Amino acid sequence: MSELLTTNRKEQLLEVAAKLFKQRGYAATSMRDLAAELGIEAASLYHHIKSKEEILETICFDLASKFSNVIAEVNDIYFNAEEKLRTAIKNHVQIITQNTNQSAVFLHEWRNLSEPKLSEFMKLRDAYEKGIRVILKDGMNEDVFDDVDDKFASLTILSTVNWINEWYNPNGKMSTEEIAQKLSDFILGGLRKKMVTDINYKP
Amino acid sequence: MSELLTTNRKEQLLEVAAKLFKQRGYAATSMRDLAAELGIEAASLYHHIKSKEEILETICFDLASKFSNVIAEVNDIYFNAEEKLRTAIKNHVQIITQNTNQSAVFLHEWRNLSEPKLSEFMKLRDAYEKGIRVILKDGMNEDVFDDVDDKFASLTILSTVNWINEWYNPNGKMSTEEIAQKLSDFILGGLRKKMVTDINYKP
DNA sequence: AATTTTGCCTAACACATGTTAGGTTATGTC
DNA sequence: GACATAACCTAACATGTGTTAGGCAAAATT
Repeated sequence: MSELLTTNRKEQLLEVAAKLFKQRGYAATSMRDLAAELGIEAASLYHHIKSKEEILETICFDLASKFSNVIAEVNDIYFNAEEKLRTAIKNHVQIITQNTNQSAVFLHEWRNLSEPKLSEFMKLRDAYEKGIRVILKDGMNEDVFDDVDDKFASLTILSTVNWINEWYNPNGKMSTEEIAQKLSDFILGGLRKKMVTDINYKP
Repeated sequence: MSELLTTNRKEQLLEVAAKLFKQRGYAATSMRDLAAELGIEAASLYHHIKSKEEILETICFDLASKFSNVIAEVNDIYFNAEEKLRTAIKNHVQIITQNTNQSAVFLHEWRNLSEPKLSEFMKLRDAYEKGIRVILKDGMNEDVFDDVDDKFASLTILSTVNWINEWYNPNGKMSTEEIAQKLSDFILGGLRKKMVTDINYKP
């Protein structure tokens, strides 16, 4: 290839794989599909990777580690629970909007992992959810958040931030910041109209 | 079969198919898998159905019509926007919790539909989302809901109510009503602690 | 009792699947 | 210029795929 910007062929392979896995699903994407999209033969893929599942593993665990960093980072720097949650949401949204294909695979296709890796992956997922849950508990102790079922609330929050992936268009009008802002407001403020007497209202 | 309660073999087939499609995904579930689960040979399935995709179509469109009914029903009976939204959420939750397998297929596996049916399905989905959106607009006009981006809000609401399917356990402690109640409160009230001066607060 | 219908079977098809083996060519390094 | 490595190729494998054809037995209908 005379292309200068071929960072790495393997990275390119993973990128294209993520795109196809998002579009058609992991199981419905064949190695020949993937190879054709790269302009090579199916057998040639095995110069770069060991197996089809290795591709899925790489994509899933790469993103899992990115999400793990969000929690670690947020807990290191910020102190106020609302600030923590807002920042976590912002970073989460950023990861999803900047890695739309990989995110879709991370969110939907991980079921296709097989057993040693599957459990490992689910543990990482649970750990992330627990991280969010701790922030919520802190917020309730600080009397910043309403007293709610924290398990229930954390799952609900994750659902809203993850659903972005379903409709977000990188070429659309909304910026990452704008999305994060609106989502945070929605999660924190709810929908019902209220007078401006929130205890922690900040203009 | 001497079993009395075999409602219909086809219904049973669809039920088992939905279960497997949820567990392993549509593409990863073979007709032989499905047949084995029913205790018959793969070829025998074709006595009941025309093709694998027909199964997927049936499941997806059955549920789509259930969701359509929710909007129609709600718009016929209720007048207050908040009441409408609460009822829509309750009915939506009910459909998901009472049809866990089919819901999972409806939410995740519809991508595997092929072209005439795919577009048809997406239209139904969009119509449903639009139904929710109209309720939100009404609510804003009635000054019951905060002024928000209704497109954004409707997608966010759908994300939260759909995510139930990811963690809901029919044998768990939470009832449909309890889930619907909590979700409605969350969506309408948000997370931030506030004084009890909501314009439309009802104890 | 005769006949249709229902539900399943075996056998087989044409094709798609992930993957391996072994060879060829371009690219970069000493 | 020799050599190593990276990137790709063709050919083929074993197995899995959705589906069809044709037949058999029990149950339901007449």
